[in-house]
Amino acid sequence: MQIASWNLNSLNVRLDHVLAWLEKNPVDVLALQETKLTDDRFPVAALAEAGYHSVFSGQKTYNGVALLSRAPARDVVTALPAFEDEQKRLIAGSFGKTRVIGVYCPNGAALDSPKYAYKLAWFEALAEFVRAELTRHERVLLTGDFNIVPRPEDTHDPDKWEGGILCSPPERAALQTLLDCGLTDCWRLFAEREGRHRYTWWDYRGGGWPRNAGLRIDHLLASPALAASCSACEAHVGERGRKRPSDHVPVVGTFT
DNA sequence: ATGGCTTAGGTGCTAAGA
Repeated sequence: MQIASWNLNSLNVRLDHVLAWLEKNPVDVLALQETKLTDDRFPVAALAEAGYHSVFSGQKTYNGVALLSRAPARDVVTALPAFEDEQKRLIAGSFGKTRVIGVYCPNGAALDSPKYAYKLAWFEALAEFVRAELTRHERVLLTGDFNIVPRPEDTHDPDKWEGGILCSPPERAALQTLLDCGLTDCWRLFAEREGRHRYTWWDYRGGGWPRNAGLRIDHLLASPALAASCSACEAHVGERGRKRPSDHVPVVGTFT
């Protein structure tokens, strides 16, 4: 079974990219983030023609998440319980024996921003939800754009990023809280990557891609039973070099 | 090299991203 995550930065702009990628990479489940469209505009028919079911939770202009899948999703959840939020950032569904939770975690903007406080509160609510899901399901994958860099070596320039937004100790603690629920960062199950293969995002600005000024912020976090069956976890960095790319690339986990 | 892009909404610019 293959499960992937991709922050598209607009599904409307990137629909052709998704269809082309799925044709070459017929994963079982693809979690999407930043679809940036309301549910009435979701391209259900085009994806169905490509052999994929869709469930989604979107809004105008910002955020928006979806799960595309070969088999239809069961027991779909589209919000964090007990967390009032107008922003569409979470969607969960079951596929066979596997529970997939797709997330577009808040960016935080800056350490002194109200958005940073919102980010940390959102992660607390996410951890509560994940704990509950882990009591109900043995095979759980929490995946998406976390907007947190796990370690200094997951940035192209630790001197520039360490301590700042995406790399601050409270954000790292929020990620660690999720791992402490019993989740494993699938990326870390395999050898360190070289060059572009170390990252999942490159800034549009300042030649981020040609300079390989990247970050690893898109993750697959697996429960013990699922992590034990993980045989690969790779970023499809070639997508970043295509015409009119998203700033994030797909990250694919293979589970036996 | 915190931007020098890219997106949506709306039609000239702002907000937001990471």
